[in-house]
Amino acid sequence: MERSRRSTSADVARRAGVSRATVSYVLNGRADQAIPESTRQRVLAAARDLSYTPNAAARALRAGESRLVLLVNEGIPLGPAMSRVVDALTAEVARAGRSLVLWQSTGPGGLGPALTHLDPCLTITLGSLDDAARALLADARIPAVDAGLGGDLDPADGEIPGWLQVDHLAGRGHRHIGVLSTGDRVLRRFAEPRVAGARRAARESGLPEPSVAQVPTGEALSVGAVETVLARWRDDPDPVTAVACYNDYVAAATVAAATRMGLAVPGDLAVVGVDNEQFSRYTSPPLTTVSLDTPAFAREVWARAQHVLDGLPGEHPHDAPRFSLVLRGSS
Amino acid sequence: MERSRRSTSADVARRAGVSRATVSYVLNGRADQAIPESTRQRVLAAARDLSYTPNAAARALRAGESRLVLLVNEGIPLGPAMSRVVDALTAEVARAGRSLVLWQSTGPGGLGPALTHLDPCLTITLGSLDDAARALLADARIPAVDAGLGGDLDPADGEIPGWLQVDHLAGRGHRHIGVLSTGDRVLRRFAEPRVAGARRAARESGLPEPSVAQVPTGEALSVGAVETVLARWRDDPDPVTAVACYNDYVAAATVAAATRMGLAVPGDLAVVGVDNEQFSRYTSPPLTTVSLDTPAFAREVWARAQHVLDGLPGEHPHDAPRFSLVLRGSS
DNA sequence: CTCCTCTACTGTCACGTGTCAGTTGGGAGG
DNA sequence: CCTCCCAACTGACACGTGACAGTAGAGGAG
Repeated sequence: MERSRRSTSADVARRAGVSRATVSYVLNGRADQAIPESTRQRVLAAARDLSYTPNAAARALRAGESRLVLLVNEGIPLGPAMSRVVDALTAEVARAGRSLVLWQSTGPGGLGPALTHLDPCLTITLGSLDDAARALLADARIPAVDAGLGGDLDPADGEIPGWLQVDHLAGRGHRHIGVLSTGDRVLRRFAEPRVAGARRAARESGLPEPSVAQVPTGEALSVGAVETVLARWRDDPDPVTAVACYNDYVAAATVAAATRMGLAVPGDLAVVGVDNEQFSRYTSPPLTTVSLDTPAFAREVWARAQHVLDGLPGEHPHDAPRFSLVLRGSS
Repeated sequence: MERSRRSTSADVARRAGVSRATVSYVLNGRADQAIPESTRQRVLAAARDLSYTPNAAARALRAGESRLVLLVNEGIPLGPAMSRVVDALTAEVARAGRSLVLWQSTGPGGLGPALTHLDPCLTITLGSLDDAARALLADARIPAVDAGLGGDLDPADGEIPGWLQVDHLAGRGHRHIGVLSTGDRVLRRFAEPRVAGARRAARESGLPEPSVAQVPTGEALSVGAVETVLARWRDDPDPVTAVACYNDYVAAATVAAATRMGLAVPGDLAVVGVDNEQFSRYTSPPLTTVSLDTPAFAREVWARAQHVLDGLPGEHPHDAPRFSLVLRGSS
């Protein structure tokens, strides 16, 4: 007794006593076909009885393209903050009658193999793709839309978090600001614009040039590494009194380092992060941070994506991602 | 000038001056077919020139099943810890010549629509599926493999983290232990076994029954909520001196609450988390936590999955997930 | 010359779907 | 009674692939 075969529209047709075409018309609700209610019900009942599910591959083949959107994340560790973006995008794409799935990989064996098992009608990239992956998508005629957080669309976008951090710190009276960026190769496209934004804010507020240092990110980030930088900044003739950090992880490590060094936060050293991660409310003091309006961001990305899917010419008008400062105890 | 069509194996055949069958044999490297080297090279060159990519949908249709594995995550917020599991599984699945993609959703509009756009040969579930989703997969004849962290395979698995936490605290001389669990509906399947594990460890160490309390998780978790519980436990005639927390987020909030109440950690109150999240090294003091051996876990899950894919009878021998205690400053 | 074998291919089918162009049967109008 | 029309359906094709069965032609043995 072998496991029963999955039922097809032919099975449904046979059971309802109609042709396969009629089944297709009923199940796809085609308004231009005259189907009497009695037949309609018979087909629907048959489909229900056999628990018919259309075959996605056959559908995609027939239609010439799938209704699948692939979110590609190469190398960016997916924290809760990014996870919120994924959730929001999933909802947005579902509303459009398509489905979003995420492919992510930190290791080798990139996008290529995945694309032989999957043909999305569109890809959305969180970070940017390397040239090999980009060529792959071009060959397969799959359009790629960049989420644009790195400022690939408008360089000004990427500067916003850094600008907000320093503008806020300047408003609090800080003069010499330290920027704790990351040396990570993959994250550079996010990190560099933020530093530029911080510099611009300092300039605009009439502050001296901020001091910039790099620490590792991800698992490699250690409190000790931050401590070394803070010690250097403290011993400066004009000591740093406030730090704008690359993200909340770096900010948390900075608070920990300051605490270990006997520096009070925010009294001796103010700290600002980016991402509004959940844990940022549980540090002591809780972190002031820069938060992305996730639903609005997802809507914006999807609007651009649909523009591409609909084959419309030109670029979709691009709204800058909306960031805001979340004021907590660390500044 | 319309955008050129994606090339098919027929295009390659035409360009190489052979039949489509020959192209298929060459590109799939079939050893049982005699193809002279000259022809082989001609076909490969043609494929390269046209940057041919096989159509995944057609392949899946012809093969009767895709080579796509769907990781389903309904409701569990995906932190860096889980993200590591995803990465490890992606690598494992890729090694087997298949591809893993993640579908996740917190909102409504469940798995159903996604399955009409996608037909995986297998699904792996992180949490468990609700009955509706389970029925959906059964109808579509898609096998589902549970990752098993919730103890769906062996109830003992789910108890391990709780057991490790309390066993460790007992070894440090703590007698009255508090268990800070979660009231979240979706997480119950993880939370309850952990509490059971904690109880068992207390029993085995000759400790009195632990005190158990629930706090919200996710965005709803606040330091204040934890503070309320800690105050109650402190005022107990036999005060709680150590807390086993549901995860590192709860543990971080507990450290923050204790700090706000003037309790020294670990002097007045020891705290242990679960998950070894990255931020756990940046709290003050850094968190003692329970860590999962992610690569081993991914290998185990994939071994069970392959057992199912190969259609082998019975159950794959199941290894318990390997957890270990990471000793830091909070206990 | 015939028969057989072996290499190097090719023609054709099937997978499950959506859709177009037909085709049937019955009723209304002349 | 014949014609026309329309509602209600059906037959057949195409999508791109993998694989089976089949075949043309060359070459060797008898």
